[in-house]
Amino acid sequence: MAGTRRRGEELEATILDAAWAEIMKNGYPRLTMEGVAARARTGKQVIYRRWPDRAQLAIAAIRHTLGPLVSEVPQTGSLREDLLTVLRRMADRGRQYRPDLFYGLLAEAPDSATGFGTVLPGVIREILENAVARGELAHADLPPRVVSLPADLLRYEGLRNAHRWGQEATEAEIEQLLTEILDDVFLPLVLTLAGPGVSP
Amino acid sequence: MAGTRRRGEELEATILDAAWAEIMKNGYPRLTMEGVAARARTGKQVIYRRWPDRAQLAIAAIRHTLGPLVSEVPQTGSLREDLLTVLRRMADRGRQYRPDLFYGLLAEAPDSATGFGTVLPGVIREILENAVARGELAHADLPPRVVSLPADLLRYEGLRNAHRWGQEATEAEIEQLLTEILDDVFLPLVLTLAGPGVSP
DNA sequence: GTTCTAAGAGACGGCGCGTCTCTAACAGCG
DNA sequence: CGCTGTTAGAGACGCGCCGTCTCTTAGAAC
Repeated sequence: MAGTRRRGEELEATILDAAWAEIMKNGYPRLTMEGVAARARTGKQVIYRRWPDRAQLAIAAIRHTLGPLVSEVPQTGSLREDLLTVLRRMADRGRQYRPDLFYGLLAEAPDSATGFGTVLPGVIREILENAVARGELAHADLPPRVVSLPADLLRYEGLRNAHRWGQEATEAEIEQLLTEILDDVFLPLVLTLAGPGVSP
Repeated sequence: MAGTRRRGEELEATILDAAWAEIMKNGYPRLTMEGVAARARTGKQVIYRRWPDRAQLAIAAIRHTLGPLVSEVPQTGSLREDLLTVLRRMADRGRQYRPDLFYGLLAEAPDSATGFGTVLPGVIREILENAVARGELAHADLPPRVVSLPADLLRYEGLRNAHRWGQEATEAEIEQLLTEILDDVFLPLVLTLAGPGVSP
């Protein structure tokens, strides 16, 4: 009983699970090292040995419980459908967080948190190139700001309304948001700049 | 000497000035009620009597030191110039904050902080209507998401890169950002949806 | 078996929280 | 002008968590 000490991966996983549980239970603002240590039945020192502060701990916990955002680029055969798929995936993930988590991380570890939004634009670029290959677009030579537009808008909306997300009844609300981003903004813009028959 | 007690407006102003000074000196994360009380040479109770927590205090301090964002809608005679003026104003203001201020407020008082971005879309709508009156646009019947697009993008960029703003050498960087928002995204989109000769 | 790393547990001083208490300055009222 | 009620100014208080440090001992390495 007393003679069972966890080590390495096992211990690490226990701590990260405990940290995630604490975040989900109390929210990030009330995430305390002492609380995590108690829940994982270990000492604070063991945690401090691995992560310098609660922000890094939280980031590690996120990466540990939720895997990578996109495993592969969707190929539905339609530009709009491809984009919708990937945005939906991002929105779904956004709803797994407690609202205050993002805010706290941005406040306490801006540099580490900045790396979060770097995946999606690359994926979107690929989706656009696939659309070119199918003939849906004339070219994919778009300004970076345009390419990252849908991800930026979605993330911005998530930041602004995070405290309302995650509640019930927002399923349809989010679907509407995605539709607006694509149909009101992104697709009209992309079709203007690179629709079939538009030279680069 | 000892016989001089401040009251009402005077006292309030002193406290808010002190709070702002503390924010600018230590940053929002290290804004403490005790620090503000000490700097304003008053008691904590005096502060708690007026503001329930440091988030509300900070918001009051912001409103006290920086006035309203836009006093009047610009009328330069050109849509692009009007928009640029108002975005520039917003960006300038953004640089007055310490980076972490926004994050902290979003984390601790999301509801109060949400009210922040409600002014600009109204202004932009007016600018668009002026452009219609001059014949630059066919109509101003655009989806709300489109109207708030430039403000959203600018604010998002501010959130993401707040920790880099406020440093030196970003003057040109910001000008470039504004140009991209307008020339790569907003103006092409608006001209597509409501350029001269486009029916509603 | 011996050695050495690190887990588990807790003590420690420090800081800021939010509440409470006390006093005396001063505004309002007669 | 004096009385009264409010509240500024100042500090003490218990609490929770910080980050560091100490100590014992499990168990990996050799």
